[in-house]
Amino acid sequence: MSCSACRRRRWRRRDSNCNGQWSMVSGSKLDRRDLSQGERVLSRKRKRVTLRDVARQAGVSPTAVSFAYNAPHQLSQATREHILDTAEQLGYQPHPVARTLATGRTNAIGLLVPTSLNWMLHDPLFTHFLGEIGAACDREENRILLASMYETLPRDLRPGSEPVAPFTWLSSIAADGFLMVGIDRSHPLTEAVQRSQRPIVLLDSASDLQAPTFNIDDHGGAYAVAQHLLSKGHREFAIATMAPRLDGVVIPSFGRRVKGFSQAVEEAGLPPSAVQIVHARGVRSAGHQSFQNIWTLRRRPTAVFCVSDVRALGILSGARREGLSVPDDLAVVGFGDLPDARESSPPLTTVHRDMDSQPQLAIRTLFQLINEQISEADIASPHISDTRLVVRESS
Amino acid sequence: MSCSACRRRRWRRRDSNCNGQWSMVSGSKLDRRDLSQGERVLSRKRKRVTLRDVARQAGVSPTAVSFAYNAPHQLSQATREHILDTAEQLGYQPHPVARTLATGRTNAIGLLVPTSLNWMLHDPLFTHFLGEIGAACDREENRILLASMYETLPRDLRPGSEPVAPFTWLSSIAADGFLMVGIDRSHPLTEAVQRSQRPIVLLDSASDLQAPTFNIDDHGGAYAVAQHLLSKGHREFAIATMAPRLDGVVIPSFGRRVKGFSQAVEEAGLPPSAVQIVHARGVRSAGHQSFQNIWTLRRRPTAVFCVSDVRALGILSGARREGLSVPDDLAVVGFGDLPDARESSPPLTTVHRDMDSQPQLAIRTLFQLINEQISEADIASPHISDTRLVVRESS
DNA sequence: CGCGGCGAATTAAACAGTTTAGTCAACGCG
DNA sequence: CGCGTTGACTAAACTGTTTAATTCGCCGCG
Repeated sequence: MSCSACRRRRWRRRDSNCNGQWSMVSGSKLDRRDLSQGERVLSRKRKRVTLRDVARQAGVSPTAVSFAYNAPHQLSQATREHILDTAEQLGYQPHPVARTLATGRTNAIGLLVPTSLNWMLHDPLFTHFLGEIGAACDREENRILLASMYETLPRDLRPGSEPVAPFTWLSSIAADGFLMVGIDRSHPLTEAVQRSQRPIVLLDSASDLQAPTFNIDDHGGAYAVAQHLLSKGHREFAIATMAPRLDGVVIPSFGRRVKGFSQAVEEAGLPPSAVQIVHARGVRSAGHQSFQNIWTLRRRPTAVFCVSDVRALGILSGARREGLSVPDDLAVVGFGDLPDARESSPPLTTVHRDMDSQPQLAIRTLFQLINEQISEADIASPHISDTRLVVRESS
Repeated sequence: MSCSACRRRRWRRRDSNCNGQWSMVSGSKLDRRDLSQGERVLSRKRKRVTLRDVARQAGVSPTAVSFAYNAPHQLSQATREHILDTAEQLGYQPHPVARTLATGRTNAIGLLVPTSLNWMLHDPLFTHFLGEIGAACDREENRILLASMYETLPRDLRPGSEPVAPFTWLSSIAADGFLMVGIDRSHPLTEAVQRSQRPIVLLDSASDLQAPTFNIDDHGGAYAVAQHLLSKGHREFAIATMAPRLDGVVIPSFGRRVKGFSQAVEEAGLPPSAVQIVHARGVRSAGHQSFQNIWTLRRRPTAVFCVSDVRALGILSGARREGLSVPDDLAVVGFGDLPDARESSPPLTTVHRDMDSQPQLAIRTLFQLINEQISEADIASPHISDTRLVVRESS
């Protein structure tokens, strides 16, 4: 039973009569994986080499193999090296998922976007965020699990295939915490994610959700745009934004910008009809379309405010293609102050926001929550950073 | 023992004397989680509600709960609904990792990049790829696990902190397959990933690796650029590329472009010194720096070939800032034909590549491999798509 | 000489699901 | 009445790791 022979020369590959010492806990039935059968299985289905295989081969316990990697000081130098050699020789690769299950850490943060991945990844602001988040993950040796919440939208909001149940969806996202960008309370997943018991941080999202929130002053920025345009004498406006529910998603920051702009116009004593809202789908591609939509309005506006710079740049290029002069024929203002806004012709008037600090703060907070360095209670009210109108030549 | 009383009215919450029917297999010792203690645990550490908890509460076996979600037809309508109700009421969330361990599927593909995530995510070509990959993942209901291979580089290649062992690194990436972009054989992780037994597809990478490869004709494209510039009378060239090993990473496609260009110049009978190679770190930020480096060369070139469009656009803007005229003072040619290349001033001469089809093909192949619809043997030689010189006003 | 402590390795219990091979009762049919 | 089938559900094994608790021999010390 104790097999002391093996014990003494345990460096050598254990011979058959000693087999099964590390067989399954149950012990009652033959371990399916003893060496003779093992090879047949291997040839049949390319079975994975497990930690147990290494242990058996090296003549030590599974724990020892685990220690060899995760707690080297628990083992004598010789044993450790012998185990590592054996593992190398067998081509052992630890199973990431099994490890995660045991440790409770995935080393990944879930980056959740409300639209399709495709949509979001064509937005330069988002990819910039992604870069900042990537930098933080580089430092923390974490990965980004990029997941779209789009699939869970009901049919009437999202034309296309059947919705995935939030339940099912969530059960396939293995992450230690979530960073949600552009999220609204109306999204069916919002609640589900909140119930998942994992830390959440919100970026550019609704301000009334129960989680640390990092927003910018959308309302104030848009308000300033309207004031600026009004002071230039404009009285007929258009706002270019994304299709409200056609894309199935409400992006709260866009909504706040529309509100801020409208409010300023209203407070100036103009009728609501002075602001016409124009929708267009898509991100980059929306430019030309948006321009057409604006230019064919019955009451033609003299100025257009875009909820994002990409849209504004698209409209600039649309206007150029039509041979129009900006700002004489149409003033164009964006939001965000992308690097490209400075370089466009004419340079774009826009609302400056600090593109770096918000995502940096958000991701840092998320890691702190995950590492339990802080608790959600420590993060008081929503963090809202300032915006500032930058007047350039397009207005 | 059999507790037939419970059996008959099993819809009701089981009372205490029936407890333990579903207790742990061992049976010998009291299950830590029976209800009385369970609540204490809950308050202490916010214990997760497991499938077993639901089973106990609903008075069914764990299997039944699993069936309720994954194999509804195995259960009667009534039982199923009762289980789902109980689960809802308990706030049960399936554990993604446990599920993954049991099923062997993560529903995520690993997108591996050689540089830091930050670096890659500031490259518009890469984010475009990411968009295409995202679209495919949207369709397949998969996630993207974005992981940097940078951390595993040895100290001498990557200044900074200690390298992570490939072994350790890989053991924290839970993905069903890998899409690797810009990978060279010299990277320490390349081999490790290949040994991981999971499907791999390469994009814009080295052409001599054992995996389905999707590249473009970098050599031919660069060759054509040189021919074009030579035909315009240029005799002194610079190539702007990334710092070769300073960033710690070799990007094979850049290398092929440098080679292609140099070869054409050489074949035209010019000395090797006619081509000066200029390095700059960074992506977007590299533009101005690159321009300075070129303009201060002792033998000042009359034309510069950039291994990517971002660099070329940066040089254009650098030149503009210095009040120089392109192409009169300096001809600039890029590679890639980004959308922005058309819109720049002056519009950029560049090598056109189909930005969509390569990543689409690659990701589709990867999913086919993962789903075992094809085997690696089915993919013959590297897939190389054409490139084509597009002459605009910058040359 | 007995005992505490330590180093090295092991045991057994998690982690939280899925899946295969059953059990058991009811039912139809010859 | 016996037999095979079906439907509903369960037992037990299985996924591959980590980790708390334990054992065992050995050394130094009072």
